[in-house]
Amino acid sequence: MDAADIEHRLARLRSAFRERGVKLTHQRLEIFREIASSLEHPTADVVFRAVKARLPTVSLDTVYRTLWLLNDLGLVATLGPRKEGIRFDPNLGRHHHYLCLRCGLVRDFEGSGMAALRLPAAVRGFGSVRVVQVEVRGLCRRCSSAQPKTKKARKA
Amino acid sequence: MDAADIEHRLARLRSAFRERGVKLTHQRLEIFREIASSLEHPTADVVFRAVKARLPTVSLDTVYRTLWLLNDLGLVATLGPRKEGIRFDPNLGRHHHYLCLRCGLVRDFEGSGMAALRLPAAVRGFGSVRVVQVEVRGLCRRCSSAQPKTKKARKA
DNA sequence: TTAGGTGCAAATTCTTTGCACCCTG
DNA sequence: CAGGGTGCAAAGAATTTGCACCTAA
Repeated sequence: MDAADIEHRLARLRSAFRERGVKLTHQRLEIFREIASSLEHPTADVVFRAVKARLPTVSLDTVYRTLWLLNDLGLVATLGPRKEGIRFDPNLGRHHHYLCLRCGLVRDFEGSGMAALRLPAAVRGFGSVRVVQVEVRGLCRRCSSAQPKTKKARKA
Repeated sequence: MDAADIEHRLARLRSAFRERGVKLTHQRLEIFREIASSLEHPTADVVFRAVKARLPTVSLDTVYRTLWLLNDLGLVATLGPRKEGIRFDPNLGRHHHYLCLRCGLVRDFEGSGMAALRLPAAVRGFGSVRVVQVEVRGLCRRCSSAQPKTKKARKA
């Protein structure tokens, strides 16, 4: 994630905020900066800790409120199975997800030809289309080897 | 969802259970039957209520345990943004999802040409591939019209 | 018979909310 | 300066767990 890219995202943030008339506070800026520069898909808690390092007084609930606000504004998206907390994803780039059915691991990958997907007309009837992603599910390497008899395979 | 299809799913269930050496209890059977015959993507609570009608003594925690067990066995998958409770999806059929970024609405759609997606080699490195789905995100009709200033757009 | 499964209720964990003060626009 | 935004602490949900009894294999 290079700096110019982040700047670009921040610019989008500013205009989206102005457009919708919401205030651009120090906290919101830092929270967005944090998630926008992340290659991961952090949970609210992870974002909270990271932001707290730079802005010691932020509270977890502000992080939640901001994350949902960004979601409503279409600047980030929520991701996949939750397992342990909702994950937030800085929208943008054309990337896709690989998810482990068992442990919830998430990996991104880029797809070249996949961008050209032709969606059925029915989809337009549901609403607007902002993002099209491919989701691949399976068992990750770790989970493939370990074959628990019955119990706890999740928390891992 | 026709009866033959459900029978087919139940057959898969039995063999998967036998294979892994887990017991096929009355509760598990009913829980699976419930979700397998659903066209929706019910939350644990919805499944619980439906099953309870036929099996008055089941407990919510058994539903959770069973759902996760089925998930680990690869018989169902967890779905999309959680918003209000994890949703479970009876894997099988080639269907895809439309998700509303704001309210979490989920709609299925079938894709013809999409089955032929060519996945990048990198994906195989993550683990096995069991399901490939397309996820389309946008704002559903309802959310497109209502444009809340700042507050609550989610709970809707 | 016997390990795994279930129900119950309590415990956790994640997320949201009410309120008084603060800061952006 | 005004109204949205924030932090704090407490409330609310959703999900999980310990334990003693029950049942499929």
